[in-house]
Amino acid sequence: MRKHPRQRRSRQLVDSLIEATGRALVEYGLDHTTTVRIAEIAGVSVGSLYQYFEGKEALVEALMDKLADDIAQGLRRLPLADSAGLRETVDGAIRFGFAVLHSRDGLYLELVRNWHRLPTNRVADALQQHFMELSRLYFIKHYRDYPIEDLQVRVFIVANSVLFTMVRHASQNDALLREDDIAAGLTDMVVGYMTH
Amino acid sequence: MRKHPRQRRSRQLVDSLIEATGRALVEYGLDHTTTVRIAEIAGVSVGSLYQYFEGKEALVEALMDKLADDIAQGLRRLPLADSAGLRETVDGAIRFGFAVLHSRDGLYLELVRNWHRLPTNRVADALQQHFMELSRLYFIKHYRDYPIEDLQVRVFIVANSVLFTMVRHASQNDALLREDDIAAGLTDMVVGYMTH
DNA sequence: CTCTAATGCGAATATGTATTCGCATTCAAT
DNA sequence: ATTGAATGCGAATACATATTCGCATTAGAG
Repeated sequence: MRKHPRQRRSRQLVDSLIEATGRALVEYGLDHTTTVRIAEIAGVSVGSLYQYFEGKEALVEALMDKLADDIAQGLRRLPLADSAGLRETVDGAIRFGFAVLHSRDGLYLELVRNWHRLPTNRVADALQQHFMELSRLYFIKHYRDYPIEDLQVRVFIVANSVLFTMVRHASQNDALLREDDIAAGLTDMVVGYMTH
Repeated sequence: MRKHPRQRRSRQLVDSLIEATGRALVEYGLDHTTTVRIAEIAGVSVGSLYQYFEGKEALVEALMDKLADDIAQGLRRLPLADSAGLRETVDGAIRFGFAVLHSRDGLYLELVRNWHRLPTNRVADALQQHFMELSRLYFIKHYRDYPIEDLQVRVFIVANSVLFTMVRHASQNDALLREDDIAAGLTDMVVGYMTH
């Protein structure tokens, strides 16, 4: 951030800009989201925007930092692998994933679609780590000496498979394939792969 | 296409523009690929470019049509599910997939990354259909009355899981996870899911 | 209340990209 | 060889977006 907001009004302004960034992304898509539009939506002058942010990229980064917290919080509320069975855990995680993708008017959808040109590493690593830890605990409890290096590969495959299959499905309007069926299929696939 | 090339030189020009589009995508990425740059790379004036193409989008579409043919041809050469076992077939397809993603200096990688703002439907449908037909034949041969609606869900899940896991892996430089391991893991996951 | 640093503003400017158009050149039919 | 259509050119123009800067306003410390 270029300059730190000191007074209350400027902190409010910074918040409203980040909020507006999310709305712009939903309304115009990443490509047609501009600093001017963000400022407009926030009801703020562009000049003020540049007082606190380098540009669009910085705003999106700030937004993603906030969202990362939301996600982390949501993850912590999911059923753990030892309280429920593995299948219930996976099922819960996938339903949570779909819910997130549909929340915020598709904001998350737009962000994941554009993952490769956004600072997604922090979020992706956090997710990866969360599921890694989850799996590690589960397998230590159930199989004692599960090969750990292999687990990294499995978590990578599962996380990306689930996430992008969900995004692809949520991105196409035609409802030939029902979301519930996709969710169930993904659960089957993941549970099968993680236990055999 | 705005106008059809009639003489030999103009057909050559159109080809070189499409060729140049691929090179621009590799060198600059979709975002920084411009009509002017494409013309430059092709060694052609921008004016000539606009004689035959509406703009960048049309060029990319023309490029993808060409590539779709290449892919289709490659797919036909893959081992079929009845000549080899299912595992060999899947393994072959995944290796083919990785090979494609690494070919052409990463052109395909860039295209898949930007799937959501490119005319990918035609290609995606073709792929989907190919694997659908492949699976259908396989299961009719082996299980006679396999539920067909369910198969659509499975093919959708498998195709997207494999493709995007490959792309994600190929997109990150750090070689913590080896490609062979990813390929093997994907094969395990897919074979398990398709047969249970 | 006073005063200064902080904040807010938005027209003006800079930059990058798309797209056109009048003129020059080349092709190929006759 | 002649000629009209096709092709090729790229400076000029239009447009979208980023970014700045001098001036006006306000917060809040004293």
